[in-house]
Amino acid sequence: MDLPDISFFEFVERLMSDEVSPEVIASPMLQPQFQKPIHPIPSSSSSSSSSLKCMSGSEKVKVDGGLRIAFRTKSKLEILDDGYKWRKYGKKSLKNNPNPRNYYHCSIQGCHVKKRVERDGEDNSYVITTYDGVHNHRSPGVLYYDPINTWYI
DNA sequence: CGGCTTTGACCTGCGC
DNA sequence: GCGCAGGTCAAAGCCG
Repeated sequence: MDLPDISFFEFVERLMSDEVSPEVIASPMLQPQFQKPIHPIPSSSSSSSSSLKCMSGSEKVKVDGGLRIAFRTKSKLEILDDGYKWRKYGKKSLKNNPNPRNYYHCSIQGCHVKKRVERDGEDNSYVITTYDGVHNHRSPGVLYYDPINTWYI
């Protein structure tokens, strides 16, 4: 899988496509240049929060028959535009993160993909994006993602 | 006027 | 059973 110079939405679409298994997505083999230290899960939270578990590199991201993809991007912008149209439906402060988490779902009729966006509580320069589900339509967007500062979590 | 964001309330799952 | 934390709903208001 070649990475550089693809748009952000293409990056997301590839991750969600059937040609890439959840195990591959979770594996650092996918993109050797992303083998930086994976951001550690705060051990204090120890817990059991399923959302944290699913973000760990060792966790498979296939959930409930759907696909969950999480990655971390260095960005000053809260919203990483992936070309899809999202409608915000909630905002929540989390226990282990001073920054709120925002909830979106795809605003295309009949598409029930959800997305969560939050700033990394331990390093505010990063944004954690989690997609739940697979779009049943194409994205019209053409935007860029930064292969240097994005990696899987 | 329609679609979106905001916001507090409500719901639910889980651990104790 | 209770309380907490995370997830969702829906009413109100904003904006193009």
